[in-house]
Amino acid sequence: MLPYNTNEIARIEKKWQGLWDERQIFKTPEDSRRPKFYCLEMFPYPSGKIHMGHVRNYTIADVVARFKLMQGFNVLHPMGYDAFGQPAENAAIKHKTHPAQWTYACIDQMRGNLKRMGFSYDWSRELATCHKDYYRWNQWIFLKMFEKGLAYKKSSSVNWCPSCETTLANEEVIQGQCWRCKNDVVQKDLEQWYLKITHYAGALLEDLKKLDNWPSRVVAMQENWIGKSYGVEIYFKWQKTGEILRVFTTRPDTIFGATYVVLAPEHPFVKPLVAGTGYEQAVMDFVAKVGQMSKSMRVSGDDRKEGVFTGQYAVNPVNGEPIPVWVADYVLMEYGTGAIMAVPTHDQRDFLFAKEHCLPMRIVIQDPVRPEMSVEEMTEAYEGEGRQVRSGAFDGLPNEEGKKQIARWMEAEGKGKIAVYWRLRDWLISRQRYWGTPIPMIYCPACGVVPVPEKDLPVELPEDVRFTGEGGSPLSQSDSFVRVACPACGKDARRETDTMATFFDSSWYYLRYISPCDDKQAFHPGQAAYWMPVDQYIGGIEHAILHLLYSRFFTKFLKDLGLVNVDEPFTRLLTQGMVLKDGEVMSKSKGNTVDPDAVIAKYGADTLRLFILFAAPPEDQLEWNDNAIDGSWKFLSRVWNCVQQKYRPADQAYAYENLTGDAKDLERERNFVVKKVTEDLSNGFKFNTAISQVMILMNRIDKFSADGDPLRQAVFNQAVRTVVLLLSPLTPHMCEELWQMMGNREESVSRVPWPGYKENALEKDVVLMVVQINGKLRSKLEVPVNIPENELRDRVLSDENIQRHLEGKQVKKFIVVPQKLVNIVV
RNA sequence: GGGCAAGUGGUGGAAUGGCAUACACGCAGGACUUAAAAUCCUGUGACCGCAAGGUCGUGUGGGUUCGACUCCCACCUUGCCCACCA
Repeated sequence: MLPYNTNEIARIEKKWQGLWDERQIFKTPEDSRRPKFYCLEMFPYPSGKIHMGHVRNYTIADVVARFKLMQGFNVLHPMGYDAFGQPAENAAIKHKTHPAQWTYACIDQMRGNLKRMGFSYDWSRELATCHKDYYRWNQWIFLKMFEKGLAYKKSSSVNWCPSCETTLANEEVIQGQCWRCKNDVVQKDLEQWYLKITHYAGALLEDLKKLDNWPSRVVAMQENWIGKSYGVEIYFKWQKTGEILRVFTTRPDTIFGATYVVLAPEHPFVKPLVAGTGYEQAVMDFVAKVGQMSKSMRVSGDDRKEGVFTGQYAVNPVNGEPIPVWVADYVLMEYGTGAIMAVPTHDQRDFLFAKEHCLPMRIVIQDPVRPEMSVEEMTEAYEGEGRQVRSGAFDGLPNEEGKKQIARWMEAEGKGKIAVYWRLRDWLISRQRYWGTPIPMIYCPACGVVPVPEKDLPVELPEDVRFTGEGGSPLSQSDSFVRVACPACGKDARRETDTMATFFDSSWYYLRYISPCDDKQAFHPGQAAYWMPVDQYIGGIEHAILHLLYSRFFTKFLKDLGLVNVDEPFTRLLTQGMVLKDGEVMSKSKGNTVDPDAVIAKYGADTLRLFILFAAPPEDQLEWNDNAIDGSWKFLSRVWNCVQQKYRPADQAYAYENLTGDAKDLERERNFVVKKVTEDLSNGFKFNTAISQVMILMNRIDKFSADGDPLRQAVFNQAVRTVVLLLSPLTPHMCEELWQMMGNREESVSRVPWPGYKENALEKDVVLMVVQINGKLRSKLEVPVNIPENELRDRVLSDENIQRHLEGKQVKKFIVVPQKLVNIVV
């Protein structure tokens, strides 16, 4: 007999990984009449070895894919690499090599790691975003966006890392510092390429309602991110010139309490407003000071708000009152109109600022709990509901009603206009780095900005580039790249040297898997119509906003082009939890990582897969435990040994009804477990409870002996076969080997249909009834399933324990829950 | 400040209105062994009791119900995400 030990495991896993490749078991047919199932996991950045987070993510997805395959679906389960990005370039600088070389070496290593885990990918669809056959379609999509006015160039204040010499996305700035080099990030005015994601803000928000199979918190995060605010744009007038200053507020009900106005330091009105006045020096000094601050420093937690008076006044359109105009750091140019009306009594930020600078306050919403409260008594702004006071004709209205009426009145009187503002900003995609998709644009002194014609795609990354980490983007230093003839006039022109943010690449890769070799188009619309949307998407919560929002944006854009026919790319989303060790997230910097390779070397991929699925529900955090993984291995050993020792050919047919005793119990348990495991895998992927069910069945099998009886052996065999089939999506290598050992002829256990169960084989003859008195457990009785109620009552009341507890008491109620429980109320 | 999630044995976790702690880890005892490992068996929420059995017990306090880990209200704690968004 072969033991389930390190050597044997290695032999089996290698053997089946080889056979799966050789027989192309997981190659997805081009077309099929079967229902489709697109199972996708977030593709990795190829940094080298896979880590436990990858293992967990991809194991979960693999079980789903294999389960659906056995259920008869035509499954698409691809894998690729999100291969552009800064780490490759930094590695190139450090090791004096080329980013491509480093990246492809990492990909090779990663692919090897993934194969060792036994994942059921269709490897013929593998893709890497850094390959020109992929990124040319990035360029094509970009050109389409440019054509539709959705890709545009604008000058704006951006995050800039002086050390990495590139712009950064907001999410790459951690507490004012560059995520990679930890140097302070500064704001810089630059002309950059943007994608007009805000064009789809409404649809992106509205269609969140369709995503009822997404985790609610991801939906909530996207909602917050898109941030739709209803309010009023109010027209204040400069007292001096009569010019209009637009101010946005969501609280028009507080307009009568506005006691000053604040402009963002970057507001274009600031400079002309103070020019030549006695306030110019102080105001411009303040503007300069704020300009020096990094964005995250400026919004950092504390309540201190700084600002200066401009010496100017603006007129409140509702009461003609001139109120002072300030410039302060707590007002941001990027949101609203970059100017606010300040109502210190009903906005905490304004309250703090007003206290600090001794500005006037006026209560206009009465706190129903403290109606007499005066401005002097206020210790914080009152932001709750109440009735309008000191609000002219609107006095006495509940403020929610006041909001509506004041807004309508202002619009009618031309004092403002009802407006919607979004938090969502357009997406800055320019990066001043080499290792990304070149933005396919040309600057001609005569013709201006000219797109590269489609026929000239791809704009390839030049090879003749040195990586020194100095002097800006390597692309701008490549003469052969930069110098180009203008496609319009043919004269000397210059290429755009910025590359695209890598989130562009990952915003549509799920479509490229559908026809990965197509060299005529980004993807085949007909095949996309079959495969889209992705039925199950699995990945980390860290992508809840960025990648998942960008992908939704791209899908909507591609639908508008008529290339896809779905509004949303991902029907179901599962965000798997983190892998922890000693209560902390595994990370290299903390030094608490566990290398999947080392675990595979000792226990094999099957044990690792089983443990990671068993230790916690997929959405929850998973605490790594070196002892517990031993338990997973022991369980697989038991299954392995059981087949080898006790499985004997026996083909006798039988029916559940005709079985007796423990054989009948085993067959019933088998049917029950099939039902439960199928449900657990279908509804919410409860792998942990599915596994515990198989363990229960296995415990029963271990206690059962065929005693040389062919019928009993047949029942036993059926139970063992069921265990192997139910486990096969989870621990595929061992199950393939056992399936073969048991004499089955299929070329792979993954081609065997998922086991079914019979309802009648779940029925019991007797049930255990729990007997409670006043809700407290007092006794248990075994009774026939269909016992009449009066007979049950007699049996219960004659029970010794029950009689003792009922002594001297009156039975008021007798509640029966069929086949479960009796509760006697006394 | 806002949003979301979660609080159950020594540990990971199970139970979504009906036996709280399934399944597993750990621990203890036993069998096998010269011994150990492996394997197998038994036990394992707390307290009282020789036992039968009883009392308490799912973050805290209330409520609904014949019956609450589960539903409702309030609070506490932890985790994650967002945040001068006007």
